[in-house]
Amino acid sequence: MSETITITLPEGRTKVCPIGMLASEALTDGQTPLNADIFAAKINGVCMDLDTPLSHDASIEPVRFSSPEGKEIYRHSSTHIMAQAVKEVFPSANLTIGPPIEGGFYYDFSFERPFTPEDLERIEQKAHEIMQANLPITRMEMSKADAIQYFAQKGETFKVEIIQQIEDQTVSLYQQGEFVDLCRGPHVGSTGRIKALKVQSSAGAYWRGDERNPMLQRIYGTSFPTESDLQAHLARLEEIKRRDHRKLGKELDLFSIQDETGPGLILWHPKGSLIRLLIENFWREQHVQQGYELVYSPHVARLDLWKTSGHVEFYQDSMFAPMMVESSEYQLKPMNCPFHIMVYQSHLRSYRDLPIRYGELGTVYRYERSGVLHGLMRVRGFTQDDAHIFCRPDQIEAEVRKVLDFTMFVLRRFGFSEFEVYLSTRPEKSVGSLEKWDQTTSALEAALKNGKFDFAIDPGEGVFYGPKIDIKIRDALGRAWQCSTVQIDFNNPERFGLGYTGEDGKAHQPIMIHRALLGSIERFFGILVEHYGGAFPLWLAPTQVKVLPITEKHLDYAKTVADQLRTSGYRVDVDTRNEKVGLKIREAEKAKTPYMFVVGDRESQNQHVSVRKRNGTNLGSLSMTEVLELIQQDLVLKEGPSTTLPI
RNA sequence: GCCGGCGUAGCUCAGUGGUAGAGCAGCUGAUUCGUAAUCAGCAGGUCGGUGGUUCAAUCCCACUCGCCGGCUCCA
Repeated sequence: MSETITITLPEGRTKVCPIGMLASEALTDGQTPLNADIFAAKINGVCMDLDTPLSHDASIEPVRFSSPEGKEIYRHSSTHIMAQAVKEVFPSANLTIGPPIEGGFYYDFSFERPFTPEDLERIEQKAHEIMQANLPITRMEMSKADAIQYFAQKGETFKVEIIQQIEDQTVSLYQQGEFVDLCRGPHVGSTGRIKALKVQSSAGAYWRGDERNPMLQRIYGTSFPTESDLQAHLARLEEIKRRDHRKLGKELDLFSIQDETGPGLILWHPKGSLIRLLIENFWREQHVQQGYELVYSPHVARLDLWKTSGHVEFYQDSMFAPMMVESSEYQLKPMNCPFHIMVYQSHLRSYRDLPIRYGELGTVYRYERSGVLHGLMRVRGFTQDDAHIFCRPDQIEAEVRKVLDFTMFVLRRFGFSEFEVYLSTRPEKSVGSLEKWDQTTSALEAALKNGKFDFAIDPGEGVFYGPKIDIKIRDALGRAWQCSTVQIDFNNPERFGLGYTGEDGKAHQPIMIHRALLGSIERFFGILVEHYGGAFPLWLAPTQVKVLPITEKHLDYAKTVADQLRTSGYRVDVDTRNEKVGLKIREAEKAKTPYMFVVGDRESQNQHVSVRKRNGTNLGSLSMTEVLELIQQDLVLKEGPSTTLPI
């Protein structure tokens, strides 16, 4: 073995180093200090500590905060600092696990009582002291047996349990000051490398997420390389709070959920209903154009229907209890699919009829445990923008492709432009032959590839009855929401004995594709409210224009203006109150009305309106012709590349 | 469902073991006004519900309903 090794750096540069050189040294030219933004080294593709000695030829690249791995390492070290702080402030707290998560980290402790806000302040202060002390963070390895003994003697029983489940015979520990934690690593070099850390909140959480296990006390926190990054992050959290659809729903009078009605059940107020109507009209119109046939189905049906579909067997926990009607049992519907299947079955079908696409805005009811309900996002009664496509196996790819293009078109119309696409493959528990799984999964994959979709594979995340494609959208605040789903189902056609007559005159079984574009109308509406912060685009705004007369003597002219706008198809209100225009503007702004037309002496004389937009810009005085053209242009939606779809 | 927090006027929120206040909204009147709040007056509440402790409960206790933050699950 030679005394030197060859290190390959990111740009393909190589350098010859002595054996044992540290990763951090290899990443610098040996003189300038290591870049402050580098927190670990990726050696042959694996993230390692910066003080890892290099013993073989290797490729090496720096890991920065800007990368997902960098954030994970940075936050993982942060959570260790927080854990150390907790142990110093509350020595009787026991360690369990503390991973980085999106946007921060948490650490779960076993402790005799919940942490109070005052506790969290003390913990944060202690964490800051630990950061300032800049303690070196060092890695050591121990045999499993030694590690078990070590943590057992410290009374850290949860750590012992974790170690016992590790398969390797050696485990790694990380130490900073007096604090030692079991950890795979890697970590930043010292506690001082964490510059800005905030302890955010605490909540109960079960050991290993199982409610039969003891309740632990979880503390959430976050950290950033600079104080200003942290402040920006906290400002974003404030913005998320400001845009909360529950808050805006109340302020803008869109919907309510009332005690008397029942939790998880939505009352749509007139303004929210109008927006919903506009969404649904658009949806129906587009579906008809895309070759869907729209159907309606009842809200209850014989329980037997759901025995056939398998819902009683697999889904009962999420269903409302059945009710007895004239000595037979009926069930409030948790899904629309059996109904669409019954429509399919109402005739004999030929291969020539396929594909058949049934769409429905079908309201379903599901029992959700009280603790999980959340505004419009998680409710007990919601409307799926559901459709079921019955097709021949050879039509799957084309149908799925059509659905994907359609989905993109619809989501873009609602102002979303960033998407993440996932293909989920066969889970462990599944029905149907491997052949069917392979065939349909590759059809989905082909549809994605031919459509030039960037996608990731989620292995084993498919539904038990078939593979699926999920699409997540990113909203204006960068949050990902899963709305759209396309699922292949060969189970229900089997259960219901669906068939069609093939070219060969023989009976064949169709494949079903379940698909939803928006998911749930309620949830999608909630996402839209937050995405737009309540400031809906012109085509969705409940009131598009508010005409604001300056005094009562301009009322007649204001009404003439409003009539002209209404004739052109706009939703207009006149603020007829005897109030100052400043007040009227303020309230129209708060209601997030897209356009305010101020009319006074000057406007009524020359048949103009003075145009103000809700963002505060004043477009000055315009004639009615000019203003109608202006808002007409605003109605033409900002869309992505595909504005029209082939039918 | 579980852990923690919360529930006072339509809304946002003060407050106390001796049955309650503010601002906004509402109503009435005055003001006739030029791009984010004109002024004055009036009215408004079995303090989430039930039970208990107490001479006395909105306040303390128990139960219950709901909401919020999590856990879990999902659209």
